[in-house]
Amino acid sequence: MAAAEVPVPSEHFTQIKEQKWKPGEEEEKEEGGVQRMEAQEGAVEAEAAPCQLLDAVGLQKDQPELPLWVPAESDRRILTLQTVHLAPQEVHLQGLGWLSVPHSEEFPVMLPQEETFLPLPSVLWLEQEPQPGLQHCVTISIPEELYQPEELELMHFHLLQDSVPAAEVGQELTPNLGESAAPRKFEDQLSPGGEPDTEGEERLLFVEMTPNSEGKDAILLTISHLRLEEQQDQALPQQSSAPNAETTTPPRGAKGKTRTFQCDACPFTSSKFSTFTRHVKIHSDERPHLCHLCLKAFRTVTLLRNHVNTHTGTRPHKCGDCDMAFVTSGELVRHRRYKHTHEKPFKCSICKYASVEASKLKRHIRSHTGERPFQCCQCTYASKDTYKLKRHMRTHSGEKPYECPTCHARFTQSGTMKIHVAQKHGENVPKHECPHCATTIARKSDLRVHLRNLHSHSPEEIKCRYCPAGFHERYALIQHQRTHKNEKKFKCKQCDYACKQERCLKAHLRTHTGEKPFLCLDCSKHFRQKQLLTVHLRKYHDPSFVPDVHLCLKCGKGFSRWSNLQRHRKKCDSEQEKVATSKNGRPVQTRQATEEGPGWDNGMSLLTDSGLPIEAQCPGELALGHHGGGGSESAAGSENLDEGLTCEMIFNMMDK
DNA sequence: GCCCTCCGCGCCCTCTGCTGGATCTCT
DNA sequence: AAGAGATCCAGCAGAGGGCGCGGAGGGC
Repeated sequence: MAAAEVPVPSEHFTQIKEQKWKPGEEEEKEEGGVQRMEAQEGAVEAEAAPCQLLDAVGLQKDQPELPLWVPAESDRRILTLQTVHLAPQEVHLQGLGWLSVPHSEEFPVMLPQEETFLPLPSVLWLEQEPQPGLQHCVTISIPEELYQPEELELMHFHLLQDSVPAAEVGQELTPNLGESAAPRKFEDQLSPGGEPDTEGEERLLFVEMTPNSEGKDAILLTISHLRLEEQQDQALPQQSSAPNAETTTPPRGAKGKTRTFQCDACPFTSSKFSTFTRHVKIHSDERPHLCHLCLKAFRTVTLLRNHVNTHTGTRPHKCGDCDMAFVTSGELVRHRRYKHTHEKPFKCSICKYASVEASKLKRHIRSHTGERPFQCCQCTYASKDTYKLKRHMRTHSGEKPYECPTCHARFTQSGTMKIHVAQKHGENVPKHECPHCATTIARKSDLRVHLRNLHSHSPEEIKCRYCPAGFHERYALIQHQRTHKNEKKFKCKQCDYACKQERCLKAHLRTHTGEKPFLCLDCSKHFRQKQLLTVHLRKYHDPSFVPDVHLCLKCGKGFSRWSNLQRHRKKCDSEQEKVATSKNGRPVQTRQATEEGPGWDNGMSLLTDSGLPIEAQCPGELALGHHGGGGSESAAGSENLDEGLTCEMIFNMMDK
């Protein structure tokens, strides 16, 4: 970088701004072929008095050795200049204009690294001495990364002075360089003799001086193209010279043509000089209008005013149809489109989508193209817009910014919390009713799952488990299968046994196979059913077990089973209905027999038919009698069951 | 120089829908 | 007790609406 190569002459310079530009950042900073080079602070710190504005900038226009720089199309640059001070005794002035400063330790020169001496326009000397013993000059920092040596050899600046702000075409350019407070401009032709370097085109050099924050004069040099077009009634701006500089020749062939000002940094063109110069500013960092509240700087007063309104809450543009008000009229127009007129000028060419804003259409188009420009740095997820990526990043950070005000549960998304609040803490929570059945489901999305699982049409017929019926909808199948609920739908193929539960059939089938997979480890007795083993363990191997006894209140005889007691009662006292029983030794009222069954207690009432407690019998020889109250299935199954109990009876007992 | 309008970017929000784990119910 | 299925629930992403705000250019 050229500026960095300048041997810092120390105290004689106020400041030379280094270029911030880095090769790796070129593409980032380049927009429309423009490379901005920002001044960097602190290259050389000022020691002298505050820099004065240029009083004159002169340049010898026709030095034969002056190189002519013909920038390529992509070589549009903005150069940053800075006035510097030199003690006059250190420099042998060679008059105004380009000064070929010999490379020495004492003088600032800018040489390419190839050590080839180039008469670079590195220093522009000012004619007047602002202070005795102090000479002003302008250094031009041209980094060699941007300008190849061969290009530099062709460089030629033909500097003119133009102090007329926003000079209109044809206006007399009057030098006025004495004031330092306001920014000043210099318009210059670059081509030697003011001739267009290419047909119908001239290069313009704009130099703008603005006091920077340190009170020093930052000068922005902009090289632009001027395109000449035929126009008869438009006069050319007359070239005027700097106070002490030679007058340049007006561009040949310019007379009678209208000028279209074309920005070299972007495709912008304008026939109006003031518009053009205003445009040129967008390529600079000039922001003279400071917000007094936040010190943010703006290019224009209007922008500043709008900004200040955001501080003060001033919203001058009020909607006539609602209470909304906005800082700018544009916001109001947009608001009205969204809320009132529903005008949507931006229409998707692929679908019927239309939007109020172009950016929304652009975002929408991504849903067609699948473009996902916003890549997560921690996973493969990529988003179509920045907000989704930001929201996605919470899945990595674990952040849950939304808190339920009632139970303080936290959520990653506001919508999730909203549903939570509505359904957990809300009143009259709306339920979603299935249109095909009576089911109501809290969430719509779950209703959709319900519809998909139960009410979607299946192309293949789903067969009933119990009969040949078939259905194309699962819900109909389930409803149908429920009609089989009280049927003994599980039938043994080897006998007449039938039961309601499949597991009962499985247990029953062991009576055919003889399989007894459940072993008592204490007495090595095998059982066909796990439940029977459990009962066995409780009765014979649990010392704390006390069996229930069904007592005949008439004679006091005890029975282990309800059915035996019933049989006994008929014999004992046909007229007496009351039967007492004792549970765990305490006399209790036995349950009344019903049509469905005898009303078993949780524990089995285990007494032998003789009335002896089961403890009196040998384990493994327990002969449980037929239980007559278990329904008709027991009649078929009892003869095959272990110890005479139906498996359903046992399951029921265990379940209790 | 200022106003007006348009534009673009960013941010936040809502609605929507899918997914999978947890829980409940039924068998 | 256990499995299967239904429902509940939170997480997460897609899509789009609405607004804030600064920038840029035309017109006066």
